[in-house]
Amino acid sequence: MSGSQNTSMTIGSLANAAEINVETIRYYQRLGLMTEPEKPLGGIRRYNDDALARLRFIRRARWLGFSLEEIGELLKLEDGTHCDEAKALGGRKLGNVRDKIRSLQQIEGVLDQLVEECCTQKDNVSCPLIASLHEGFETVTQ
Amino acid sequence: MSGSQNTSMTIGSLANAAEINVETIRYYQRLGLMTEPEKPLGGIRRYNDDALARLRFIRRARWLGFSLEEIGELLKLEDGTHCDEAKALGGRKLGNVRDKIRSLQQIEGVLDQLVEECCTQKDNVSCPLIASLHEGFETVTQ
DNA sequence: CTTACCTCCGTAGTCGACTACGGAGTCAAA
DNA sequence: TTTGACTCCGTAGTCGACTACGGAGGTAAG
Repeated sequence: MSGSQNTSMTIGSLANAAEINVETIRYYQRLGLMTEPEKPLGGIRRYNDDALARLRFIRRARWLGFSLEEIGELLKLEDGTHCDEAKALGGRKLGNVRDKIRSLQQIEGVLDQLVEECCTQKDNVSCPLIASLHEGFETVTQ
Repeated sequence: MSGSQNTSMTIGSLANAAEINVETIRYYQRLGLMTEPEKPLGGIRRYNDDALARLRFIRRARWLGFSLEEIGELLKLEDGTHCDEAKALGGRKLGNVRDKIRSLQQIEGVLDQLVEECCTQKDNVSCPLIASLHEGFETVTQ
């Protein structure tokens, strides 16, 4: 779609572009979340936009509460691997994501209401945030 | 709505009900996320359903990627505190939550498509998950 | 009133996710 | 060709969020 410019960065400029620490990139490489490009015989490794996109994805997924291990699983879905396996995993992750969306939407509704009503009604003692969560939620973890 | 039963638990049964460790509850108390109920003179503290609801909320918020500090801020909104302040904070948090929802919905769309198309089309080499995230996203942190 | 199982509380350990450090090598501009 | 900034890589430190430990005391069943 939009042309892929800026191919071939050093790890430093990559880190800069992704707004993370160089060491963090190396760390992700050690964990296998990023592949280390070939080093040209006593030279310096070069990174392209795919690496940048991958880093941004990792950052966002982290921000959304996924562990690096989970992110690794999500990223495995990329590598046109074994279809059935990927499909199953994808399905599970999808459920996971939808649970998170539902939870966030609940919180959204409550926060929205809270911001709306805040100064309007004075004698609202109890907490809508918590009250609205009284209806139990499945033990969603993982 | 539904009657509040099971008031007055020990910390052990509270932990049990919330499916977390006793030590974690104490930890939250130390951080000020939970208040420690009065100890009846050489006796044992008792907890009610509010404490349970609060714990469940904390757990869910953690799962959604909020730090304990952020959760503390969210919980402050409860304590009928200074309206304007709460309103501002609530507004900010609301934006935060909506960003998360949008991000998750993007991931949801991609995962859904991936699970759908997985085995259908063979020669799909590149990664939709990552590809779909090529369109930059604001630096959303905090 | 003993026994088993809690609570209480302070301190210390663990684990995931970074982040820093240091010395040797590389590259580009002046 | 020197200088300054950066890469490489292994190891070690930090930080947030728990989790464990241990000894003194409470509590309830038999």
